[in-house]
Order: sequence, then structure tokens, then C-alpha cells
Amino acid sequence: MKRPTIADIARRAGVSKGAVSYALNGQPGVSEATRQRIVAIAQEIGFNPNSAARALSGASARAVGLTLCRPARILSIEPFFMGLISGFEQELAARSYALTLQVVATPENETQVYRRWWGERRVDGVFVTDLRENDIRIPVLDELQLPAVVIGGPGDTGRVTQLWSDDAGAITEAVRYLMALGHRRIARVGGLPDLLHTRTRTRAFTEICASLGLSEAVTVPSDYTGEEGGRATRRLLINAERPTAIIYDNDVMAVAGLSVAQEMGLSVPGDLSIVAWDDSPLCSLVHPPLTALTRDIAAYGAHAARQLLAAIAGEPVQDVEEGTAHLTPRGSTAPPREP
Amino acid sequence: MKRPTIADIARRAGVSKGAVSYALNGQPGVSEATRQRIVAIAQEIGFNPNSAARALSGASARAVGLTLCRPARILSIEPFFMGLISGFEQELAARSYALTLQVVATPENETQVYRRWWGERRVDGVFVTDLRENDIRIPVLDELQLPAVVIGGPGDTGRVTQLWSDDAGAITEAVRYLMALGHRRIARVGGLPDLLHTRTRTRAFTEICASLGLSEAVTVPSDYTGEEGGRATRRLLINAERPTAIIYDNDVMAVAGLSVAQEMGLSVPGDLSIVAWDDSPLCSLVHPPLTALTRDIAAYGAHAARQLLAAIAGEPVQDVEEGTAHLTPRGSTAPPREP
DNA sequence: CACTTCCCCTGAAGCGGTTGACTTTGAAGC
DNA sequence: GCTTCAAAGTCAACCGCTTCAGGGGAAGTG
Repeated sequence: MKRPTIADIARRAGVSKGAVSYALNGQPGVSEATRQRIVAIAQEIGFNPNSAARALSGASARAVGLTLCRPARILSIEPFFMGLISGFEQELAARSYALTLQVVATPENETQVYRRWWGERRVDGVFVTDLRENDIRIPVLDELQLPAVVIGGPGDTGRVTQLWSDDAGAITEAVRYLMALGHRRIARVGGLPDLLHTRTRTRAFTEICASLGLSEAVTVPSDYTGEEGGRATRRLLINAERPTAIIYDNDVMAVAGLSVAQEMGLSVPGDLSIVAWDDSPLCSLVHPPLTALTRDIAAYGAHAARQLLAAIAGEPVQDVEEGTAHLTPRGSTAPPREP
Repeated sequence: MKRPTIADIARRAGVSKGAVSYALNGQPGVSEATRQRIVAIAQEIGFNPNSAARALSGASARAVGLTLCRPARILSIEPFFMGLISGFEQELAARSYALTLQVVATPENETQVYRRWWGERRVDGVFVTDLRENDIRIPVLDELQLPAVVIGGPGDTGRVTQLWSDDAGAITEAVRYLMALGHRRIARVGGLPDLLHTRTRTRAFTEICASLGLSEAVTVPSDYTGEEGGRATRRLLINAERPTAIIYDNDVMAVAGLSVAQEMGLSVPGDLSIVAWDDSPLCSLVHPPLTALTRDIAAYGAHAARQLLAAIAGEPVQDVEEGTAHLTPRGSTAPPREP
């Protein structure tokens, strides 16, 4: 089956290709009557503009890219990315932009993919996640002048727009809440230490705990996997002076931590309170349901997509701090049992 | 910064554009010496062929598509899709095919996306998941002659290749295992009833239970969400003659079921054994870890990608049944406690 | 030596849109 | 009645690559 082209439409409408192009793109240069006739014919024969031809003649590729640099076993279970992608799609689908996905092994590979996509003119812009200190991807994006939005800062991203959520505020709320419940020994199981938002959280956690007089507040680095989160929890709980509350940098580790506590015969929340960062359905799924720092990840993604589309359109875009995640108390937090 | 084109390479190499094209694509028509010179120059100036131009001149788009038709809150937590995507990428990245993703609301929308993608020549083929009975997407794919691979059958897909795993064998193994442990009242919480593989599983479950003399084997339909899985579990467990073992169609519902059992004061596996279908890290994360029907989803995805690429290349492809998922016993299954 | 054959390469058409230069038409303005 | 001008269209170039027809020269053949 032959795909219809604007030439087919032009023939049937008795006009030139140019007129069809103007009509379908809402450009001036054709009368309203002609435009309607052309649009009707296009509809009738099910015309869709060939994206390659469009992209070739200078217009945009109408596609944006996302590279994911996490091992498959983390990706599959980490709800964050799919939430983000759903959010992207809300905005992209509305303007019929496509989302191109690539899973890569290292940040170096990511820069290679950016270069290739740019060279191939395959995407008009990219989403960048998991920002690191002195991230090697930033200079590449700068060099290529590839529109981009960084999700998760704030950091030094030069020309590249960024979007982040107020992690410091969120962790402060969590610590204050746990303190109000009576906790004094609060620990945190952090995400990948290289990531900038992990550092932000660690710094904020240390600061707020110091300012509140919690001297023993400790962050154990981890990697977002359940296994590591579980191990880190076990290490924390075998201490004589074990924490009475643990904040986890993602929900997967929090669930793993809950499981470890139960396995060690500790009751949650009696012996240990647990707070998860990011409130996926996972948190309400386990028993007891986990108190979590809730933020609307899909909305976050949608916002990022709007920013990226604006950047692509050449509109001025500014760095944005999204709202603070708020605490959703559930069954996993309670006052610590008297010793 | 200007992107290099084959014309730039041709100029520097002192040959024609055509020669460059032949050289870079491994076509005959240039001498080995010239080819190497051209390839070296291309490397040096960081050349990547413009995908639009390539696609336009008849070659393929070097992209495949995947539509996901599940609500965001399921997608984000369901590990299956990300596992599948990781598997796709293994194959696609190796041949520098891009993966284009679109989240849609209904199967009708999926057919619209197929039509658009096809019309735009944006993809060379698509992955189709969640096959239904008399799936409306199949005739559209047929009509468009759009290469496709259906993941999850077997069903009536006409010209379209399909790939499925032996669900009947897997569920038989699970039921046999539970019987061997001494269970006689086995229930199942199923996935979306519309999906073909859910029906296959339901039929197989009913048959094997009947043939083994388990008269009360019942399947409760659900929708893969934790909430529904939990509700279904609760409904099963409030019966006087409650089941002593439940098989869940995905891991998310299994985890929710575990949580409900604990909330109701039942011990797992003492009072209730639980088997999850698909063994994501989630299953090892909870306490007790869940016995699961394990299959390598990434490998499944990789296989599907190979099939699709073959179909795109015009090679003959046949329907394939992947291996049977095997049972991975963990702490959530044990002989039922004596009544 | 003339002829064919083969290899290596050139030149140009064409994929399907977009876009700027240009033409035609009709109506307003003087 | 003549110029002027905007609106409505036409025309052709162009984006960067692929591919086909064909040309030139070297090698092989009788």
C-alpha cells in the first residue's frame, strides 16, 4: 500500500505541492476555502506527513531523546523512570512529538549517544537524568548546542536548563517529623553517592540533624537496589546503638529495609520507623504501608517536557525548582518504643 | 556548529558522494583502499549519517516502536515492561536501531499511533504487547503491512509473528509443586481478563486443577495493580474455606497479597503459601521472599527484538514459544499447617 | 590490435516535504 | 482608466542520502 504524499493531495485538489504544504501547516498563502478543501482531502486519504522528509527540509525531527544509564535490574523495578516517562508522554503526545529511548551502560556511552542522535538529526532535544558533579555530558551538550533539560539538580549545567525538586526541604520535613515523634537516632540510606541530588540530600540531612542536635545522624551510601538497601539496613541495625528511624533515598530500598527489619525480628514501626523517598504504589503495598515523601513524578516529567519543548522552540527557559515533596504518614512511622 | 555530510567527506577524499555512500555502507563499488580512506575521514570529522535523509531515500528509518497501553500507575511499578525494554535495547543498540516509545490510553489509540507512525515512516516495525482476543490492532497491522512482533500469545495474529512463553507449563509446575507440599485449596489471582495470556493461564489452571482432583480451584480476576490484588486476596481469605495457597499473575499483586495476609494476622507461609508470576527483584525484597515463576524477561525482549529485526529485513520468521518459566522456591511456600 | 569484461568510480535523479522568489488576479485608490 | 498592492498560488531549489545508468581505463581474450 502506497503512502499518500502531498503530491497526491495536490493533484486531487488541483493545486501545487506548495499550496498543500501551506494549507496543512496553517501558514498564510492560501485562502480559507482552499485550506479547508485540502485538509478535507488529507483527512479522507489518511495523510500523514513523512517525518523524514520534514526533518530533512530543515524542520525539526519532532522527537526527543532519553538515555537511561542504570543496570537493567534497577530499571525494571525502580518506579521513578516509568513515572517520569509517563509524564513526558502527556506533553509529547499532545504535540505529537515522539520519545526515543536508549538504555546505556555508562555516562560516556550517553555522550556518544547524544553525538550520534545529534549527527543523525534524530532528536531535537534530550532529557538528562542522574546529574553528577562535573558531569561529562554537560560540555558535550554545550558543544553540540543540543537543547536539553536536566532533571535533578541543582548543579553547574551552564547553558543547559535544569529542573529539580527541593530535596533539602523534603528531608528537613522528614527529620523534623521523626524528631517530633521522639526519635533521636535517625539514619539515612542514600542513593548512588555520585549523583548530585544524593549529595544535596546528604548535605541537607547532615545539616538539619546537626542544627537539631542529632549528633549521630549518619548516611550510609547505597545504590538504589533492594539488595544493597537491605545490606545497608542490616549493617545499621546490628549496632548496639541502632537507629530508631531510617530514611531511604528510594522506595525500593525502603521496602528492602522493612523486610530486613522483619527478618531480624524487629517490629516496624515499634522498633524501627521507616520513611521512603518517592511514594510509588509500592509503598502502600507492603505491610505496614510506608510513610513516604510524596511528589508527583508524572507532573515533574510533564513539566520537564514542557521546558524541553520550549527550549527547542527557542523560547527562553529558566531553571525551575519544583515544589517540595510532602510527607505522607502511613503505618511505618511511630514514636520509638521506650528503651 | 555545522553537521558534516557525505558531501564534506567526498570533497576531502576527492571522490564523489556516491563513492562515499558505497564506502560507508559496505557496498561494492569502491576499492578497499578508497573505502578505508573514506572511513578514516568520516571517523575523523565525526560523521553520522542524517537519519532523515537516509529514511527519505528509501532506506529504513532504523527505528522501531513500542506502544504501552496501561495506566501510568501500573506502568511505573510493573517491572515487566522495563525488563522487556532493556531486552529490546540489547539487540537494537547493537545495530543502532532506535526505540520509539508511546504511552497510550486505549487499544484504539494504539492503532492510531501505528497508522501515524507508518504514515510518517517513523518506524520500520513495532512491538505489540498485551494481545487480546480478536485484537483490533492485528487487522490494522495487516492492512498497513507494518512489520510487527506480538509478545504474548498464542493467538490468532494472522500474518504477524508472535512470541510467547509456555504459560500452561509454568502454571502446571506451580500447581504440582503446591500439591506436593500438601495444598488442596489453591486459588489464583489473575491479571486483566481481556488479555489472551491471562485466558491461557486461566484455562490451564482450571484444567490442571481439575485433572488433579482439586475441585475448588478458583481464579479471581484482577488487573495487575497492587490495590486490586490486595482486595482480591482479602476476598479469598475471608472465606471459611479459605485457600492455603494463592498463585498471583504478577509480582506486584503477590506482594500486595502478602501484605494483606500479614495484615489479617495470617503467617506466610504457615497459613498461606504465595507464588508470584514473574520474578522481579521485588520478590526477593519482601519478607518472606516470594516463591516465583522465573523467566528471563530481558532475554525474552531480546529475542523479540531479533524476530522483529528479521521481519523488517524481510527474512522469514516463525512463531516461537519461549521456554517455560521455572519455579524458584523461596520462603513464601511451605506445607500447609495442619488444621 | 580490436574487442569484451570487469572494476572503480562519477553524475544525476529522486525520496517528500519546506520555503523563498515570483506570477497572476482582483480590488482599492487616485 | 491607470497604477498599486495584497492575497493566493505556482515554481523550483534544496535538505542529505541512496542508487542506477553509464563512463573510463586496465586487464584479459582471440
